[in-house]
Amino acid sequence: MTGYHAPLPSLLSRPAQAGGSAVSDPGLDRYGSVILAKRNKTVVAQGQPADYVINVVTGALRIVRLLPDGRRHISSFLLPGDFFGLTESAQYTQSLEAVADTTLIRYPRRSLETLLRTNSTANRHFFNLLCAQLTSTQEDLLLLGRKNAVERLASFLLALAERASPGSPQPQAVDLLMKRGDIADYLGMTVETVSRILTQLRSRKIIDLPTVNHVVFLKPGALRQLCAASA
Amino acid sequence: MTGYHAPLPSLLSRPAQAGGSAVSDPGLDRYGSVILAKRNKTVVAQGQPADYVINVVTGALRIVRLLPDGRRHISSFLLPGDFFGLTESAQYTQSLEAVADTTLIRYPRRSLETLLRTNSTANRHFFNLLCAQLTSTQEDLLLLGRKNAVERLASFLLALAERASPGSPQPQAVDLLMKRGDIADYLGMTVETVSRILTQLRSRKIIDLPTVNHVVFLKPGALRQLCAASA
DNA sequence: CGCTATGTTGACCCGCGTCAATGACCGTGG
DNA sequence: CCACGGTCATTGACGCGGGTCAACATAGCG
Repeated sequence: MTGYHAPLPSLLSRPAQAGGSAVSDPGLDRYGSVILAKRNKTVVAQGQPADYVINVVTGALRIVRLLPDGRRHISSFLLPGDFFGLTESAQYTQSLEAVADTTLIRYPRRSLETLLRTNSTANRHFFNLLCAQLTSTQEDLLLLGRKNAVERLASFLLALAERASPGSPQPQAVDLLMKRGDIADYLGMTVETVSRILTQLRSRKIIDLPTVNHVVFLKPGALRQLCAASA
Repeated sequence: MTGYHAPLPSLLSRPAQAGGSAVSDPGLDRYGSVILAKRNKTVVAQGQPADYVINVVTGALRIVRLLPDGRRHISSFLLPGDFFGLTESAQYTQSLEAVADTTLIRYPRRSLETLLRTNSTANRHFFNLLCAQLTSTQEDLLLLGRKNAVERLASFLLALAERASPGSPQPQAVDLLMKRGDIADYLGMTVETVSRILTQLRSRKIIDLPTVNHVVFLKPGALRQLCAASA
């Protein structure tokens, strides 16, 4: 992982997780350091002082929590435009690891706090971002609390497609940037089950798997049925 | 459910979920309506326009989501000081129901937005509130994704105790305001399992259940072991 | 008192985890 | 160019934790 000081075109120049409008903010950008993290590198570790906020520029990352006995859980995947480290706590409660080679910008938390105080547009933007993150985390709670393995996988695939091209009516396909173990730890299951369900969906002609990490939606409607969306 | 217009002593006069400092704000209070909701009353229903933000004054509530086939999930319980309805979406994505008789204050979302724009202390307070809520929801993700039934119940009981008296070193006891079915739907299990695990903990002399909804911690240390806290 | 909602307990079963074997892929070195 | 080793995905056999179904107990409440 390398870090060097550099101003960047603009904070939030990419679509944020909330899908909000872009906010150009040279005032924060000047404090950001660009960080390159290779696949599987830990960008921040659980327990470190939460002194920075991180914005994903390219690549993909996973937010990881570990139980003392080694059980692992992934609370979310981060894609370009997403943020990590918006917390009120003094330490990070979870680790951030690169799923693929990644470009990040790291801002001192102080700079962000200043920005939030002085720039009302940015303030509002981050507020919405947090609200959206909360809503999507609650969606995941429902998924883990009440859905079975097929429903989880269906929901996951559709959510990935939605993030790749927001608002698209009929998703065509998605690339799985992460490996099976990551999917399993995100959905609260095992690699074996993830694999089994994927082949089941393939044999039911609902999806196709031309390569291991490319999923083609053959029957997006059937997938949507399967994910047991909220009433 | 009754609603009448009334100014109140102060917004946030009670400890908020984040445990942040109280914020006196007569500017918002004048817009709040007091609402009394009896046990099992639905205060807001999933799908309604999200025009209000709600602050709990007394009682307890559950935030509920339903799947089309009737499966139910509770994403959290609200206690005095907690807020509901901080969302960027136009509709509520979940219902709010009273677990016990409850007093609430309902603020128009516009008032809150004005407050956030004009009062930087309140802005910061709500920002921290959202961050804390996100962190605690992520904790629940780990619980639902990776913990077994005993660990879930242990975590739940300790979390309840912590909310009842924050920072207390050795929790003594908690009152369960909600019924078994609510606990089950919160922890992603069934009433039967909740019941079985409670009697198991009782027979192991880790807790006692002098009445159905009063839990006494006989061995808080053992409970803490059981909850498999993060490494 | 009896009626209904809620909680407990037991017997059985099934979805998914566990364990193990095999196969596909890929980078490395001879 | 191919042999080799490591990582990752798939598939099968089996077992268990917790869900399901049913009976019973208990507690509010008219």
